[in-house]
Amino acid sequence: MEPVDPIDARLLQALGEEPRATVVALAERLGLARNTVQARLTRLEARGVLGSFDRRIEPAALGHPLRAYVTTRVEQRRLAEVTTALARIPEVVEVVGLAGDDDLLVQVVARDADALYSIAGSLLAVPGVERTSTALVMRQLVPFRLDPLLARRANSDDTSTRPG
Amino acid sequence: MEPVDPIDARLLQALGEEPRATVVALAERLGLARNTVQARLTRLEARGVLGSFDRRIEPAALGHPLRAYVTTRVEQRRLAEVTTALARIPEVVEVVGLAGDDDLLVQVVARDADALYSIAGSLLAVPGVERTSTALVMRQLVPFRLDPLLARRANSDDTSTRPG
DNA sequence: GACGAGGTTGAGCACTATGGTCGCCGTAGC
DNA sequence: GCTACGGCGACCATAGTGCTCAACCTCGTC
Repeated sequence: MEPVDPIDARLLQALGEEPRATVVALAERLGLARNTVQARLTRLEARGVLGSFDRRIEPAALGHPLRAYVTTRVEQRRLAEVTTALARIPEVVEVVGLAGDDDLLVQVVARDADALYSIAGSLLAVPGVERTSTALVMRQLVPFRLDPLLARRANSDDTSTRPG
Repeated sequence: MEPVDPIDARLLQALGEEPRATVVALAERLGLARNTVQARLTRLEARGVLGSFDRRIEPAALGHPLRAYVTTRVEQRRLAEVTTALARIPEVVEVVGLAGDDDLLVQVVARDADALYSIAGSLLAVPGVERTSTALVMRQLVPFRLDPLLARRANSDDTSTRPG
């Protein structure tokens, strides 16, 4: 994916501070023409820079305040099959494939400890899953954020990938 | 956090399908009065149901296509100090405290493998950090999603927490 | 140096949405 | 029976939208 340029970064920063800001408000704030902001927003969406809206929703607000990471080892050749089965479990909110000892990292949410226990059971019951290890999230110490990276990109002078 | 009611869930579902939908469009779609939708949206934001806008931004679009989970063990009594230090590293996008052998799970993003390597070094260099283990995310098999839970809540008949 | 592609700009257009307030009404709880 | 709350529909003035246009400017290419 092509990285965004500094102007887009500033746009995203502004949106971060005021997600419901209107296009004209953003244009004023950034010192750009309304037209430009509108065009750039459209392009950002089209390029897939913005992920699904779901990512902004707090699972706790859906009655699932518990969050856990389940590291999972699977029979390698049944990986696709396992992925499909995991996707069918509503409480599984994300699955990523890892490099290393564990094959999958499964992020799950649950209503309470009891529910979490049975979800962990559901994971183990999936054919192809060999071993799981559940790590409960007790506290979010640094909430998800991208502003430091946004700020860096907004302040870079050119449009190419610069610092580390 | 108080869970949302089925109407709010349907509202969030609709937003998920069309994040930039106007209030009137949402009202039409849900068969509600515009006034109601507006009031509910305001309440949703006020209640903190919606997290930061950053969560929708794809780190790859910021020039950081690599993502890794770093499990970290720290000197327990220096936890706060360590958290602060980690928060100062731009590539650290989230830190959660875990129950179990590992104390922290640190989500980092990086420009390339080289950058990732030096970020891992930065983590280890934080005073109080005893041991780290980096797991590179190779593929997102199930992208983050909440729609199954939203759908369940949207279809439940009452406003209290129901099924598991 | 001329060329075209692509992005930015300001203007203008008809249409629509916004945020605010109002009174009315049904439901749930006391 | 009363109150609190949420939904409703209506109204208003203001503001934003999505769109098109022609005029730039700055690249990189030929």
